[in-house]
Amino acid sequence: MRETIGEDHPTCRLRDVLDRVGDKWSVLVMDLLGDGPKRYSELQRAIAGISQRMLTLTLRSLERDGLVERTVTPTSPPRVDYALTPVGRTLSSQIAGLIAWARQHRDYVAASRARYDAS
Amino acid sequence: MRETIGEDHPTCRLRDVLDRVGDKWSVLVMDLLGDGPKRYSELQRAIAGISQRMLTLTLRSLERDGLVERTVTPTSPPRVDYALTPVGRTLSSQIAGLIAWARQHRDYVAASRARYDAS
DNA sequence: CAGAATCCGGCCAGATACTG
DNA sequence: CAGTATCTGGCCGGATTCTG
Repeated sequence: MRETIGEDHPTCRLRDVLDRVGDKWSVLVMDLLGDGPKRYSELQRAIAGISQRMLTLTLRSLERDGLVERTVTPTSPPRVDYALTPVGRTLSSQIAGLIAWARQHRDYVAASRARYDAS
Repeated sequence: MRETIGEDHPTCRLRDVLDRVGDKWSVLVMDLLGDGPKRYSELQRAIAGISQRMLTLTLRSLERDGLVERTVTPTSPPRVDYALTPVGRTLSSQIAGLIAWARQHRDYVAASRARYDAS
């Protein structure tokens, strides 16, 4: 018997977790961090179009979920590194699979859309 | 050399595909259809809290992307079935991995959040 | 450099009503 | 049953400004 997707759970609803996973910026950040720790500014440069606000919010929520660890080096100017936690790494590899899928099928999807829109 | 995540592509930007993948309702629908074809009303019942509008929009865009096939049986009342396409099945299995991850780590995430919010 | 705070406009999701 | 059409309010995300 499959679990109902919208079902509640004592401590944490399944969908709450999926929402995080499904968040646009989170997916991109997790993928990048899969390559190794990155500084705040590195992430900002690597992710085209993300605003400071959204990068900060995204990193905070990932940290809150125990997927990303934040390390501050109090030099001047300050340096902040972000790295995946062990659990974060397991999610990142799932996401890597998704991104690989997107890369493999982007042309198929584009063609499908073109055909659909034409009719 | 890794591809820049925000980079453009001649026919279809990678992020466009990821946005679809990352869409809350799409993920749930793709997962359900992984079990086999379903009628419109079955999907609506299985996904707690989705509105008619969002279910229809989600199914339309999945169909447009070539991930879901829509079959109308013009009886009275009409019957409409939705099934994954071959490519849709490959995505659905990726998503199944994601959902399995969420299930395995929901407690960890919940605990992390609780600890973060307490401090 | 790595944010925090504030303001604001657009869009999207939900609710509602109607239909072949 | 399986939609379509329309309206509306909330909230999300971008832009801007300021700081240790």
